Amino acid sequence: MEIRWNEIESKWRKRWNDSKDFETDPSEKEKKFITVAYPYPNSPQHIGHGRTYTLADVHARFYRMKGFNVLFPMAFHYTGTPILGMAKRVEANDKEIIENLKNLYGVPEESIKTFVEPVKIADYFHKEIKTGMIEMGYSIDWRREFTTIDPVYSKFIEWQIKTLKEKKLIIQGSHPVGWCPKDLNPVSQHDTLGDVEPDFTEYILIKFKYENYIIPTATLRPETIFGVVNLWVNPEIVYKKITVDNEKWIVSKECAYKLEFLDKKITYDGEIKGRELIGKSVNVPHRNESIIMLPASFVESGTGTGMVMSVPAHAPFDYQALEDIKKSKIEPELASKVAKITPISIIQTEGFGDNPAKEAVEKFGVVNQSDPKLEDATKEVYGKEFYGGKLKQNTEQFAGIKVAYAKDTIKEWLIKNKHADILLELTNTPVRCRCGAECVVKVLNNQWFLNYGNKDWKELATKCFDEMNILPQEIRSEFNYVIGWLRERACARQHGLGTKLPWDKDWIVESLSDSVIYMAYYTISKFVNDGTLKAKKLAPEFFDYIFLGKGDVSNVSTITGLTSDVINQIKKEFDYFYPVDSRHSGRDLVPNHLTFFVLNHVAIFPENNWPKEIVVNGSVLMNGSKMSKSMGNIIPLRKAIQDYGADPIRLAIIISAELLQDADFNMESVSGIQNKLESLFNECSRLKAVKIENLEAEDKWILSKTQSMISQVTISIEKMRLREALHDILFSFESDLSWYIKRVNAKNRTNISGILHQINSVRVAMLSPFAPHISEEMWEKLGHSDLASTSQWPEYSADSINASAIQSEELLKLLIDDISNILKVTKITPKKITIYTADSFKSKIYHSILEKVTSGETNMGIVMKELIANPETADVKKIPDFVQKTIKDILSEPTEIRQMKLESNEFDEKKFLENELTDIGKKEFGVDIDVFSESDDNIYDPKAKARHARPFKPAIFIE
RNA sequence: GCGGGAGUCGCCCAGCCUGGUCAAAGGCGUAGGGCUUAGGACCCUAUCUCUUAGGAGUUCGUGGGUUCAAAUCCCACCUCCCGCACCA
Repeated sequence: MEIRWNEIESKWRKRWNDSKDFETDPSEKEKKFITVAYPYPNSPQHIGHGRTYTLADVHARFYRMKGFNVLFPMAFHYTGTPILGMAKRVEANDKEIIENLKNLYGVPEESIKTFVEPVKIADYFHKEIKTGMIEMGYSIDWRREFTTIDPVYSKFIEWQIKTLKEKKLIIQGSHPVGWCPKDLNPVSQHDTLGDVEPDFTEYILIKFKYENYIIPTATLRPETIFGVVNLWVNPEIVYKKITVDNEKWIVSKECAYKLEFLDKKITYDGEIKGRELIGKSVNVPHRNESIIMLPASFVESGTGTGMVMSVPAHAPFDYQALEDIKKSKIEPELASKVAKITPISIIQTEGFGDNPAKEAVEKFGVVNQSDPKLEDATKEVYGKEFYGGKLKQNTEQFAGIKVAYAKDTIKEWLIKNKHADILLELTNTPVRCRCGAECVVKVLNNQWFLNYGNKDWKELATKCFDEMNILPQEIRSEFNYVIGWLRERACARQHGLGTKLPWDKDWIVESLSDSVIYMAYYTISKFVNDGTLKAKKLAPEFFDYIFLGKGDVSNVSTITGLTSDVINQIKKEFDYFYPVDSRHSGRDLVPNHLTFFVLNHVAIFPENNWPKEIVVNGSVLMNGSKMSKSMGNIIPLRKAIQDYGADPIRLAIIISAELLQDADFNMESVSGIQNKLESLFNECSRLKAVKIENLEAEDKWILSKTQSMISQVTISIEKMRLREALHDILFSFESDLSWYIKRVNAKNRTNISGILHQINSVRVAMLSPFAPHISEEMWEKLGHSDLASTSQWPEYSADSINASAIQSEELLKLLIDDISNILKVTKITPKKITIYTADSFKSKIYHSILEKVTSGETNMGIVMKELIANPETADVKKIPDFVQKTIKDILSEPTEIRQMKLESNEFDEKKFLENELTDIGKKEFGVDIDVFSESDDNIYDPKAKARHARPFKPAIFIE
């Protein structure tokens, strides 16, 4: 029967909704508080977003069935800048974004018109995403939903940020950002044309003295100051004379402009032509030597200061320019000065001689200073010298230091001695703001930071991480690493939606800082949504009392106008649900959100309310490649649900990869899942809860196998190894089941409906967290009157494992395999098959060997000696071959089976095979099978095969 | 550079944590068969090499090591992927 996924899904969603199954309030039961990072609503959800939420939902549903009172809430993160950029683009009638909204996201035209207002974008996608989550069957308590611009939430954030400030964890300082000089705003990727992230580097400005001016040159290699032999000036450039914080500088026009944004006072005093500087001398800082300024065409006014210091021994550009000038026609006086210039080698690098620049220029076959190959030559020299070079004797106190290490030391030293300054510059120019203006680097000197560099704070966070469960384990070291390098982080910005800093209303709390302890807010949002809590009178004292137990009710009651009862009810809600038992998120949030989540918790909350667990998952690929707008391979989640059904999508996402791996999603796997579910569904429709009586061997076996499955699946889910769990339920178990059916069919049994009903009830119950809708439908077909999602998780009972049933069934399977094997190799068509089981003496020895092997003794010689030493088994010396093979047999079995055999009593192979082999043997091979023990008197053994019999490995004779 | 992850039988991908069930699951592909008017879908069988008795040989990036035993543990190396911030 074809399944109508959407119909079934809405049927059960309505049922869950009507019975308010997922609305969770404090109760007597033990709680689990499971949360996922809330979405930023600037686009519809796609399959990729679905992964994290689906994993968390399975987690929540599993614990609900395990008997916990599970709270699984959701909210929407409106705070942030991307929607601002979008609104701007919509307002500017940007064709690209409007096309995308219309075609890719399916937003109706009327809605797009409203998108000039950022909140409208968030509102629209909020609704869209929420609907998708409902359609996916997520078991969310929607009564607690909120957005991060709700007034009460703002009060909450104000309290959070104020609390952090009081603990002196928020500091003020300066910080460089990408900046639009027209909008007077910081710019990030979302604010630029072409979505480029402004990328900048820090140049060191070396200050050369020229008369009463300073000529700064920009370099990334301050150590080369010891190797400077001249300066390069472009004769075509007209330079600016400017005053920079009371010093007189000569720099290019572009450089002067950049300096204006770098927290310096600039005034313009005049101009000077590059040409006029040629041949003049400057003084090298610290070295106090006089060097000459020479013309070079490779010097650009837009890079650095428009002046370059020349280190011809280590910089291919400088070396080549010097060669060029030697060949060109210049005044004789200048030429004689040029002739005297010799490169100064200051770095020793393995593989290079005294002039690495020269070597590289020659190696790459550079023609002149405008040759693009110079870039490659430079890269090679810089790379090798930086990581492999050491400073030579002529670098004074820095001699012997590795370049990579010396760089920062020398920079500090130069700046300290006022020989140098800093220039920040964009590296991926031009970066244009969406308003069209070209962006610059600006140093903000009144920026607010969360001081994540604070040692005590890091220590607390480390403690929390150490005590916390992190799934999967592999990711733990990454957290430790992040904690290690974390420094101050800007926690406020000047535009976007969000909460204003309570003490500095120019700033808005940055979106990665207002989303770190909001899980606590879920415990009070219920009271906001039912009208109990209003923003107006909510003071920090209220939050102090609810979250930290500080102050007293009557005082809070006076301040807020709420009754003590209400306040205490809210407090009870928080005390019951906190701490967070599990926090789910994608791995991209490890170096930021998840780490901040822990840092902020340990800063604000007492240890008993620190989070207990973090679960991290990888991303989703589409047919092996990254999902991206340009590839056109983004599948909107809601569309996928419509086309394939929520459950197949959920399963396809989960089955495609283990937690941390990237999940490769493809439509073939979805239809594979659909087929699988369909056949399981059809099977469930046929089965009735018939009374089970007189268990036969295979019944005991399959019921035991079912128990093992329960145990394995439960353990897997507890470790969030959902792929494994699902695979066990859906696929691995299938091979057991098909063996069972084979056995049953061979016997022509018709009385197994009850057993299959029992087994499939277990399977469906365990499937229910993964595929909640179709499981309910199957559950109903199986005749259960309750809901699968609120039923009890199947309980593993060791008692129901029948060890001898497992052993004997294994024996039977192996025997059938062996017979097939022989038939395959010999290509005989069998007329008669005879089986010989081992006699009791061999069983006794088998057991002794089993004991020895289990206790770790696998050496044939020693085992043999011990056996001979025991009079009961001394006769073994007649069949040494048997011992050898038995050890091998045992070693080729799983340890559980060995254990099982060791613990169980001997079982009568002959009797079992006589009963069970005949039917299946006849069915498989079409002939009768006789069974003897090798010690039987009336044995039929024309080819003397019987003596090869071993326990669990009967001898076979085929004619 | 720093940090993390990966390399498995034509392809994708499990197994590795906890060594022996491993010539190694599953899917795709391929070959044969069934079903069908045919195609598709579906089902069965085979798919490292050799083998006329249930066996043997060579495999899990490369090279070493530990062990009775290594895809699995340890060391070194090679290759590939990801993150490195004020952005959600």
